[in-house]
Amino acid sequence: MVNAALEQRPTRASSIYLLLRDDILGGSLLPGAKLNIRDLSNTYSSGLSPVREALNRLSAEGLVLQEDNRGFKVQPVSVPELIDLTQARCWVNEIGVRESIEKGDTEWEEAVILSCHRLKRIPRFLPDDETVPNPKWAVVHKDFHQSLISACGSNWMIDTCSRLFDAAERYRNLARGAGVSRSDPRDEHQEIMSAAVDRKTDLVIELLNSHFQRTAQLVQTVVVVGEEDAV
Amino acid sequence: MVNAALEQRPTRASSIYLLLRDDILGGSLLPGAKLNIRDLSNTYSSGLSPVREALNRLSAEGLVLQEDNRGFKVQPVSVPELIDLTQARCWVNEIGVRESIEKGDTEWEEAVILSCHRLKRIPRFLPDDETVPNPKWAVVHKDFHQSLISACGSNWMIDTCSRLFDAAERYRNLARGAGVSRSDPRDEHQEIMSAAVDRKTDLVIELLNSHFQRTAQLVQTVVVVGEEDAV
DNA sequence: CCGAGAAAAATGATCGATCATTTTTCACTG
DNA sequence: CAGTGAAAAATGATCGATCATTTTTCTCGG
Repeated sequence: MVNAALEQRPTRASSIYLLLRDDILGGSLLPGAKLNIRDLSNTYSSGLSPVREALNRLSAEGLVLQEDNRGFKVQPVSVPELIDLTQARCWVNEIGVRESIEKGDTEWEEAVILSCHRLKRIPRFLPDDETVPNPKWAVVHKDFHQSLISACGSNWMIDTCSRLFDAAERYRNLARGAGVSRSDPRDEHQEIMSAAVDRKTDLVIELLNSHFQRTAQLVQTVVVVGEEDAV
Repeated sequence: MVNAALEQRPTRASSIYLLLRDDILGGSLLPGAKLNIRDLSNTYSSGLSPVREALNRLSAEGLVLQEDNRGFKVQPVSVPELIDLTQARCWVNEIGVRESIEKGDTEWEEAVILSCHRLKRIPRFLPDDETVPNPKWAVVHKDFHQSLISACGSNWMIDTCSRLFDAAERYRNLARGAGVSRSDPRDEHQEIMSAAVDRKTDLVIELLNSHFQRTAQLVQTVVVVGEEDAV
């Protein structure tokens, strides 16, 4: 018998990669924090190799900083980098959105509406503890933003936006960890969605840019914390 | 005494990473080729770990494809992906150039002129063997293209362009390996440079886009070869 | 007490052995 | 002879020991 969708049991390295990634993006591993390999392999009760492999992937991705013979640390953050990143997001998403609106068919429209709906519905925080953010929210949030550019016609473009989104996600989570968060991004998402399906290109871009900029503004007020920790 | 610029001896993993990367980008490792870890560690006379670490970095970068429990292979290529990639390059470079021209000062202009000059001067192939491309050329070529966007004001943007450039570089080298190469990109670079320092924004973008598209066109004619090998 | 330099400790990098999974081989059945 | 499934081989993943480098601690002369 042929096993059509051969189940791929992930390797230890891959599992650890995902866990570490979550911890970095989620902000529980602070910028600049030393990533001691023996400690980590202890935490995940594995050998050294899988941890190293995971760290190598993360360093290629830019989430972890690697210095030969000096190991790994969580990539530091800074206000200039946040500004830099936000600028890049505005620019790249602008093209993605512009092209998507031009090329997007009904299916695209529906995907945007659907992901926006899900985002509106999903609770921002866990039902039992109002201070812990709902991890599913992050997924749905990203889905929405990615849906906007999904019809642009280039996967390289989509990957690029994804990468930028993740980097920004880390800043957002750091800010939240320091007690700063948006008033209600829900309405903004709604507005963006409406403008997108109405094909009001310039409006979408304007809304999206200020959406990005406003987040960056908020985050800036607290990133200093991360920098202090980044010894 | 304080050692100001503490010389960092690269680890084996880092060296192997660079070598593998060159072989993939340079086209000596064909798309889809199996990357056997024992063989590689033999080739580089090292243990298994450094090779694995190098491969993990390359897989995070997208140059190598990793499947859990099935090892690594060189990332396959395809005509659709080349088109996709070229599109992304046109879009992203357009913004980079536009912003650079707007913000670039004299220093930027000089950097563009300088790198273009170097590109004009450096021999395309090795002096002793006219069929072997000069590895320095690739460096200088990339420098030129990166210089065009270097004043855009966002390192994330510059990194993105760099990533896209490298991906395209692999396609170029594969085409060359199959005997296809540009008539004379030298003149095109010259034209682009002139237009850039003259701040003829729209012209630069037009030239750059057709520069990218023309290369992609050529490459397409032979990429099929790579796909056949990618078994 | 300060700082230079040696010794010790900690940590990172590498190795080869071993375990797990996948792929290939091959004998057998129908 | 094709197809099945068990064994064998090949290959990938992981482990812990060991080696190399960096960081910390300690000692001592000034």
